[in-house]
Amino acid sequence: MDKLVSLAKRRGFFFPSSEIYGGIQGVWDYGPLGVALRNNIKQAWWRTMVELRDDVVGIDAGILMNPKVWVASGHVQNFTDPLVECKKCHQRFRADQVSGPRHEDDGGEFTEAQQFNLMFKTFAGPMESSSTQVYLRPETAQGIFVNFANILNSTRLRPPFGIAQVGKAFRNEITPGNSIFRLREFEQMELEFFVPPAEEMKWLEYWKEQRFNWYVGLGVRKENLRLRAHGKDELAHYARGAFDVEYQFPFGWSELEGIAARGDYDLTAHQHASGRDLSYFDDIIRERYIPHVVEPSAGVDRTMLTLLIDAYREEEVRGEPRVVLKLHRSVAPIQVAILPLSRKEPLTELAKQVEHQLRPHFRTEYDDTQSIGKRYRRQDEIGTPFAVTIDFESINDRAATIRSRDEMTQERVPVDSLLPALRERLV
RNA sequence: GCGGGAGUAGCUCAGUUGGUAGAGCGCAACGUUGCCAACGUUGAGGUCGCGAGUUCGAGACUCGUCUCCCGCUCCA
Repeated sequence: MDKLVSLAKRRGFFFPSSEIYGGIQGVWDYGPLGVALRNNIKQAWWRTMVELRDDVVGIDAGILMNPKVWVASGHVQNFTDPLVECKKCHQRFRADQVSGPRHEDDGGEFTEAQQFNLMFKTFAGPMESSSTQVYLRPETAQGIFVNFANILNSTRLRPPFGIAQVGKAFRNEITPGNSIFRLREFEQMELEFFVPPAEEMKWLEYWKEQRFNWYVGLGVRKENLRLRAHGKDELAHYARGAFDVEYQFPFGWSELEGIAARGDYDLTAHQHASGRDLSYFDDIIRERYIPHVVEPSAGVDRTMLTLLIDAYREEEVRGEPRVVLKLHRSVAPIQVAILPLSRKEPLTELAKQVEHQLRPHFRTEYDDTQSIGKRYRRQDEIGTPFAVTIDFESINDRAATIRSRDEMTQERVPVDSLLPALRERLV
């Protein structure tokens, strides 16, 4: 983990936020390679969840919402944890889960319960008063629920169908940490899938498999992933079933994504609070119902951390160690590095032509500094799957070498065939 | 928030009983080399996390504070 965080900073994946002022807890800034990786992750998610499906559409709701949303959703009330602390052993407990004022094991006393509200507050408008107070959204899901009727009315979608959203959310976590694992500002990729009540469990099964396989498809090793069913005591009171996709992080198995069957809890709550009818008349079964919801909720930052950790290897090449990120070709920040063997003029000219030719089609980088071996190491370290090397022969035979990070092979390809050859390897 | 550990160059670290900051790697330029972290020369880069205090003098000592890591708790 330390090695990865160090590499992330050294190569520009992520940095502590506002670091020159000492940073701020629970917020990280993403550098050139980091933002590329994140964009690729979000794009991969959007492609799978929205573009390749005819039953899901996307939205992009505001981070600020009418505060009544958070009253109706239960966040104002339930996102507040009354915590007490044992004065003797300094452990913390939820006040509502502790029976008496004494800590059974060591006879210690508890402190007074303190309120921990996990929602960030700010003010909409210049006046700071209770009437102008608003919240930064602690999840993106509510932006979908409050737009349910709008989507129903503006599209021809009918249950089962889904609404997807990618966006920032904010939680005043008690303890952020593990680099970008638990953040106060983070980005979610959420789908709310609305189904007829009788189909809820069927779709829960469907989505948990689909989501697990998504990570496998991004190259995450299967043995480091698992699906864990929530026990009855873990389930939120409205939830009818839930699974976590978990990853084996260096600090233990932890949640990467939650897939929950939320019943009609959210739409019913908003129907009551807003007075708007959020039910749907199903012409096929001739019944009116409030759709039930299955929600796969993933984190961009956690996916990024997972991909980096899972891709990190220390290998040996001809007796020398190399650090290599075996990032999947679809998300690698750089897909093809173009490397002239020398900085001599005829070589660089051809290399620049090649780069110019490839750049519109792939994420490329041109590098002619220092030795070729060092440049291979450099690209290995940031996860670049392919390098195109232009050598002295290239001037005469107009061919270049494609070097593969994973197979450590070199293949001679005519310059004019580089595009289809790389396309074959990258798509 | 509580308990424990830590913070010196971009990274990894050294810095003696308090005496005015160094190394390796990396980065840049030039030369040499030319397929897996080559070599030489030169160079850039440090508010020693921040703020007070003690002292003739603080990177070292004291206090406060911020951030990071581990645990409690929470979750995407």
